[in-house]
Amino acid sequence: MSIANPSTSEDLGSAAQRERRKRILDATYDLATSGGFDAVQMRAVAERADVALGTLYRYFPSKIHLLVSALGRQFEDASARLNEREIPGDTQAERVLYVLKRMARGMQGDPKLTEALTRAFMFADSSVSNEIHVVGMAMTTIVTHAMHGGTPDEGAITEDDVAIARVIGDVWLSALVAWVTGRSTAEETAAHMEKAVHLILRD
Amino acid sequence: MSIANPSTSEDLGSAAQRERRKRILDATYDLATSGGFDAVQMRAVAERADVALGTLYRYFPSKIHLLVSALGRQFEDASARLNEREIPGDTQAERVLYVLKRMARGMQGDPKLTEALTRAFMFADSSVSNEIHVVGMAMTTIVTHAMHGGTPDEGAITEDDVAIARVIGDVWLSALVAWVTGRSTAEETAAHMEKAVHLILRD
DNA sequence: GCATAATTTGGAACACGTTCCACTACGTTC
DNA sequence: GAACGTAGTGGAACGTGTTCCAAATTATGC
Repeated sequence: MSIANPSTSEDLGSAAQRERRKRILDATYDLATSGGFDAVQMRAVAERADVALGTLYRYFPSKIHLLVSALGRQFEDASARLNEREIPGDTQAERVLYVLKRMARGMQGDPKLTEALTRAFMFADSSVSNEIHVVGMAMTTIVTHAMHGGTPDEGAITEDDVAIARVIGDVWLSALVAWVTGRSTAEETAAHMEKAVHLILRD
Repeated sequence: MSIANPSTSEDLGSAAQRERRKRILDATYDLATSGGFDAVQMRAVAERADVALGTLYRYFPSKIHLLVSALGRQFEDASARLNEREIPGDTQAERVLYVLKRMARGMQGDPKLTEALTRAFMFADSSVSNEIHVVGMAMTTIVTHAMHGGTPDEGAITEDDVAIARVIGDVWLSALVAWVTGRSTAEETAAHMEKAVHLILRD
């Protein structure tokens, strides 16, 4: 068995396997974008990725793993894009809100996709902890990076910074869930985040 | 149709109906307590509550509604119990942490039950918003009550108080999800909450 | 190139949430 | 107490996540 757990392993296997994995994630993405969580049906993903159902399950042991992996890829992309530039804003709160709003805008542009990924994230159990960890790290990195102004070495990141970033991440996640599940509007979510960030980061 | 939506309506119908509803929620409770989310199977709930499957669905239109209703009952009980007494602690942070720890202890004593209810809460969509609202209100009330020291009229509750309580509720929910899904231990959760509350409530 | 192992395939089968339906029991109205 | 409408019953059936398996295909070591 050369690939014990293709979804998280560093060793991504042969080119054909990497290609299959990408096709699967792309299919997941497409289906989630057009129809949300319910539209990501394992048979549909397999068919669109041109892969047998059994193969799909060999690469991703459950629908949740699949979606959380897709979420991880998206977050890592976003994190990479945000972290290579300076963040505008004079205070920590302003900068953090800047990146949060930016991410929110991106997510609101793809509500179905966001719904699918968020649902999966919230439903994941410990068997998905590796994939979850990727998302959590990306989130924390984004926030601490913004706190520090976007310049790579403008002061080391302290434990306190990380704690703060995690709290903000928590609020953000709860707000996201409320929005995704239709319990609050985009405006309410934005206002709530603004309030929370100012509460936590009183520069 | 005398009961349009028995799970949220004020009018709870005849005594027999109230009795059935209680039996269903009790069965849900028992199954969730012993086996968590997965053990709450609609056929099993129906059988244990001595009710036909169709009847179960008439009272609660989905498994999620059922579990969130159960969560609502639990939260309202907890809220009522907490709100009729004074909360010890000299600062807002201390008092809030007191109630949070108290609730955490209760939940950790019934991990499977907590897992089932939290999962359902996180998975609920807008069709469950009534039931969700009950839980959210109870949570906010518990926190604002603690902030104000537990004496009923020791200062009115301001909008700001509610905003703070909601933020704390958000962090608490995220922490709960992380704990429930086995991604963090009870100790980590407690430490994180402590940090967050002190960050938000610097008396 | 062959033998062997690993992977993929196609599809059947199972579990559980949900829907549906024909039938029965109950309670309300006159 | 007869007729009617509402609620409850028992159970079949469907959809989708998941598991399983035998056969076909591909990769690997010699």
